[in-house]
Amino acid sequence: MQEALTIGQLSARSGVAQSALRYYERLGLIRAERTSGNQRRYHRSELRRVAFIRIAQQVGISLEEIRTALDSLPAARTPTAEDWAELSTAWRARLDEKIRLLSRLRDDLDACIGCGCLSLRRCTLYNPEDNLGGEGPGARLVLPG
Amino acid sequence: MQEALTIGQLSARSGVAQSALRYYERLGLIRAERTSGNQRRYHRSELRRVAFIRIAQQVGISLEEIRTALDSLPAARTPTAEDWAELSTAWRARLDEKIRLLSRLRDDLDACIGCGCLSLRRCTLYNPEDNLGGEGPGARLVLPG
DNA sequence: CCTTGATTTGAACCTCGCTTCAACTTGCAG
DNA sequence: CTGCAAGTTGAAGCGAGGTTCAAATCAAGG
Repeated sequence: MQEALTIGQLSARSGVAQSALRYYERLGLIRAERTSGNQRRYHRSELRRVAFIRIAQQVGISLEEIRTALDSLPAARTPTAEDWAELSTAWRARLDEKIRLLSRLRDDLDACIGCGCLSLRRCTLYNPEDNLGGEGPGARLVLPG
Repeated sequence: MQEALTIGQLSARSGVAQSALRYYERLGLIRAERTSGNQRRYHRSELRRVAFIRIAQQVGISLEEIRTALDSLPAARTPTAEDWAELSTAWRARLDEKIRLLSRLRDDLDACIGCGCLSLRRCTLYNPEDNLGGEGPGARLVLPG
């Protein structure tokens, strides 16, 4: 079993187009060695990075945010334990929030079976019956940063 | 309490730019009445739609998919109970899948505290140690459609 | 009526996340 | 060594999801 993957192999295994892999490299999301003839050779661990990228993307996280996270993870120089904890904690909060949003969306949709519309009293997606709207500029939808 | 909202009011309350609201209307995601002078007037229920749109967007669902869902929900003509069930069930599966992906991402990140990188044996984001790669074109990352 | 702020339109422009293309080079099998 | 698939680059193009702009009209208070 050879150590390094060509771009074609990485593409085949990850299901990500070669053009996308080159794009990720330009953005600093993945890395590659070069052969004497300037062709890319990927370490197998890049497979994991690519999988991570795609999964994060699927749930609405931008490449820039993903890059920031990946930058910190397999650091060039040994990071402190606090570094890890800090990064992971930050992401954890964001992921928890997204999970919460998704669950709410799912449950509200479920509640709508049998009622038929989003304006049902039970539907709590926003501000049911707009009853916070009585004063000032009105109730606001506050989505997490 | 007045019945209809101007675009400025809907924007202020939803936190969504007026230009985005007009864009959503062009895509058929929300609807507005018009005054005699051609200005938009929104029913309060549109607040709920906008909130739904933003939440769904946050978790990586495209406007086209959201439109499809919203199209079916508050239908012009009374939909059957089976219609609702079908739609909600379809979304439920997709939402469940996204929740699963997010949880995996979160848990894998958590596991990496104390280890420090994505190539740890414990990290199961993709195909640990690439041990499915021995035959044929190799293991593939299969993300849900 | 006048003024001022809110709203209207279409067209142009923007960022993100890629794909496509052209022209050229590498790597490997025979 | 030949031949051909696979890989290289930069530049251009594309679709999604909007924003910005200009020039005009509308709505509401004084």
